[in-house]
Amino acid sequence: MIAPKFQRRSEDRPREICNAALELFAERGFAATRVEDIAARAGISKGTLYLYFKDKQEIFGAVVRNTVAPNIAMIRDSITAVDMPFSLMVYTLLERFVDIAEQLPIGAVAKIVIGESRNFPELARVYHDLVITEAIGAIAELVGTAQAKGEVRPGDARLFAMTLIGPMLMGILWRETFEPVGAATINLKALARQHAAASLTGLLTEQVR
Amino acid sequence: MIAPKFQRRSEDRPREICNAALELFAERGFAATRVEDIAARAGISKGTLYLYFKDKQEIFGAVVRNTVAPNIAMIRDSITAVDMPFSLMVYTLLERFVDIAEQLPIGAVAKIVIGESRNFPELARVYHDLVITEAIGAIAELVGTAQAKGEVRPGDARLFAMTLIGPMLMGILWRETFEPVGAATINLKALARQHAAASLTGLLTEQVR
Amino acid sequence: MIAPKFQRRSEDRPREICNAALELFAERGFAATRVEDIAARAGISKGTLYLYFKDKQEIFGAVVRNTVAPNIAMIRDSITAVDMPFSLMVYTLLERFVDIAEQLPIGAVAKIVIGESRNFPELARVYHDLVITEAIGAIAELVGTAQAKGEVRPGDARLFAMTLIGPMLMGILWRETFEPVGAATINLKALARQHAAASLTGLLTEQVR
Amino acid sequence: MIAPKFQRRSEDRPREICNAALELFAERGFAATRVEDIAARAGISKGTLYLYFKDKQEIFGAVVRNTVAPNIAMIRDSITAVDMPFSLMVYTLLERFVDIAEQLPIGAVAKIVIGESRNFPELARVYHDLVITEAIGAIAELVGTAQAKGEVRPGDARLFAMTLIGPMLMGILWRETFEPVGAATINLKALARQHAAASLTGLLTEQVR
DNA sequence: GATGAATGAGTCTTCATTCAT
DNA sequence: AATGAATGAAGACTCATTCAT
Repeated sequence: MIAPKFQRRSEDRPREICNAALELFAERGFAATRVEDIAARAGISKGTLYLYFKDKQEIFGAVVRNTVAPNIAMIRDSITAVDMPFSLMVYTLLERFVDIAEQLPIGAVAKIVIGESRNFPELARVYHDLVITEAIGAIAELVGTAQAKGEVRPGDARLFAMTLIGPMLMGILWRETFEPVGAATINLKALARQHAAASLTGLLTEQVR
Repeated sequence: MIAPKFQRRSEDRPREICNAALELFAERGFAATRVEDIAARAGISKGTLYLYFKDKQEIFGAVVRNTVAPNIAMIRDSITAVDMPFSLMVYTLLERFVDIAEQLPIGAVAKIVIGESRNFPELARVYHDLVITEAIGAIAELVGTAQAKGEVRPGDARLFAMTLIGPMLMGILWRETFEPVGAATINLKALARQHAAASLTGLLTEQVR
Repeated sequence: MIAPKFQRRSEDRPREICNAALELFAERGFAATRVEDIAARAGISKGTLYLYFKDKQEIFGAVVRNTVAPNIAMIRDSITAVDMPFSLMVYTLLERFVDIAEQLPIGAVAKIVIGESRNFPELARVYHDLVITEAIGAIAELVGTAQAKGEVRPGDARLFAMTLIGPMLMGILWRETFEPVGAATINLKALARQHAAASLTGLLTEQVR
Repeated sequence: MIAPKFQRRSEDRPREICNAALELFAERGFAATRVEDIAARAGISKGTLYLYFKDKQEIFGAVVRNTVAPNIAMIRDSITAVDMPFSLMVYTLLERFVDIAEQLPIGAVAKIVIGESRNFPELARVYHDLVITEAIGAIAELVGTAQAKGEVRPGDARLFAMTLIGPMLMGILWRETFEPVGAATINLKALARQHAAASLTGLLTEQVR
C-alpha cells in the first residue's frame, strides 16, 4: 500500500508545522532554519506551508504564541491557590515551573527569543508582554501580598521575583545551551527545592547572621 | 605631508574587527550580520577583512574567544578576596559583577552564545569550559569553603552558586533582550544589593520562619 | 427549494471565464494575471477552470479569439453602407468606431495583443489576420473606391486608412494607458468628429493653401 | 589569451545593462523577462546587476528614462525652428519623427509602457509626463500658433495633434507588433509624407468639397 | 462536475567569498 | 597591504497545475 502523493489534513497542519518549526528554530535559530526544512519535517511541501502561514516570521510568531499561551495559564493557575503560606507557595511555584519546563519547550522558545530579539523585536515584545510580564507580575503580586501580611521582608517585589525565578531560568538555559555540548547535567527538581529553601530562609546559618 | 592611502596597522586590525563584529553579532545574531557591515564598522573594506580572517565563522570564533580572557580575569579578581565573611563576599561579588557587566559585553556575548549554541557547538563548549565552569566553579568553591566553616547551610554548592548568580544573569539578559522593546528598565545595582540580602538571610520575616 | 451546491452550467462557463480573463489580462497583462484570480472573478474554483481549459495559454488564446468575431462583425457593419459620399462614410465610420469601442473591449484587447505579441506570436498573427487586415483592408477598399470615383486624392489607400484610423487607435490606447494614471481625459466622440473634418478637408485654411 | 573571469568596467555597466534590458523587455515584456537573462545579455552575472540596480523595476525605470530623455529633446528641437510655414513644419516634424523612430527604440518602449501600464503605473506616469505630454503639448502649441496666424482651421489643438501624430504612432506599433508575425511591412517615410499631405490639405479632391 | 489542498518548478534577491587592480 | 567590483550558490516566496474528496 503506497502512501498517496496528495494528502488532505487541513485541521492538523498548523500545529504540525509549528511543532516542526519549534524543533528546528530551537536547534538552529531563526535565520539558520530553512523554510524547506520546516516543511520537510512537517511532512509537507514548501508550497503547502505557505497555505497556512504568510511568512517565515509568521511561523515564528505562531510558534511563540502557541507555546506561550499554555505556559501563562499554567503558571497563573499554579499560584492562584489562595490561602497558602508564602513559603509553601514558593515551593509549589518552583516545582510546577520545573514540571512545565519538562513538558513544554520553554527553554527552546526562550533561547529563540533571546537570540533573535533584535531582528524581530515584535516577537520579543509579544513574548515580553504575554509571558515575562505575566510571570514576573504574578510572582511579584504573590510577594506583595505576603509582604502586606508581614510574611516577606520589605523590598522591591519585582526584584524579589527575579531572586526567585532567575536561578530556574538559568537552569533551563543551561540545559538548552550547555548540556548538548557536554556540560554537567543539572537536576532541575533538585535546583527548585534547594533554591526554594535557600531563598526563603537564607543561605547563612544561624550562627553568622 | 600627505596621509598615505594604504596604511599598515596589522597589529590592531584583528581587535578592531572583533570589536565591530561583537557589536553586530550581539545586535543581530550571527546569520543576520553581514560581513560587509562588520568591515564598515571596523573602518576597512570587505576585502581587507579577509586578509585577517579566513571566513565569517572564524571572526565569530575570535570574538567569543577574545571576550573570554577578560571574563576570566574578572571572575578571578572578584573572588580572590580571601579572608572575608561569606556575606560580605556575596555583596562584593554581586556588585563587582554588575560593575563588570556595565563595562564588558557580558550580556551581549551571553546572548550570542545562547542564540548560536547549536550552530556553533564548538563555541558553546569553549565558552562553557573557560567561562561558565570557571565562574560557577569559583563561586561554588566560595560556598563550599563557607560551608566548611559553618557559615553556609548544607547543600549542593553548585546549585547555591546558581541561586546567587541566576538572578543577575536574568537581569543582564533582560536588559539586552527586553529593554530595547520597551520593557521596564532594571536597576542592576539595586538588584544586586537586594538579591544579596535576600539570598543570604532569606525572604521570610522572623515571624513566619 | 435549496440551491444545489454543484450546478451544471457547462455551456456558459467558457464565456464567463473568458470575460473574467479579458478584464484581468487587460488590466495586468498575461504574466501578472493569476489563474486563481480569473477563477475567482468568474465565480468558480481554480480546479473547475481547468475542466474547461487545458492551461493558462489556452485561456489567453480563447480570449483573443472570442473578441475577434464581434470585432469583425463590427467592421463589416460599419462600412457596408454602399452608396454614400465618401465624406459621410468617414464620419459614420469614425463615430461607429467610437460607439463600438465604448461597448466592446477593443482597447483592452489591443493592449493585450501589443503587450504580449512577442510571447504569443500566434495570437498576434490571428489578431492581425482576422482583425487588422480585415479592418485596414475594408477601409482601404472604401478609399480605393472613392479614389476611382475621383472623390479622394491619389495615393496609397492603405496609408490613407492609417491616416483615418490611427488617431482613433491612439485615443483608445490613451484612454487605456494614461487616463488611469491621471492623464487628461479624451473625448473620443469629439476626436472622431474633429478628426473626420480635418482629414477630409485638411488642417490648413484656404488662405495658405 | 583567455578572457579573465573578473572584469572591471564600472562606468559602462549601467548603460550596458539598460541596453540588454531594453531588448529583452521589448521582446518579452517586463514580467516574462528574467533578471538572469538581462545579466547574461549584458555579459555579467546576476549578482553584478544588483550592484547597479536595486530592483528589476528600477532597471525598467532606467530603461524608460534613458530612452525617453533624448527623444523629448529631439522632438522639441525638430519643431522650434520658428519662422516656417505650418505645412513645412508638419513635413519636418513627421519626417524627423520617423528618423528618430528608426534609430531609437521608441516603439519598443511604447509597447512596454502600454503592456505594463497597470502593473507599474509609476512608469506609465513618468512616460506620460515626460514624453507624451511633452510631445503632444509641443505639437498642440505649434497648431495653436498657426491657428492664431490664421493658417490652421479652428478646433481643439490637442485633438489636431492626435490627427497628426496618431497615424505615425500606429505605424510604429504596427512595425513592432505585426511585422514580426508576417504582416506587410510599412514604409514609415512614405507614411509620413503621404499623411502630412493628406492631413494638411485633406483627403478630398476639389470636386467634392 | 466541482472543489481547494497540495505540489514543486521557477524567480527574485541576498551576501559570503574571490580576485584584478 | 588594500580595495571593491564581480561572482554564484542559496534561500524565501509565488503560482500554474494536479488530484483526492
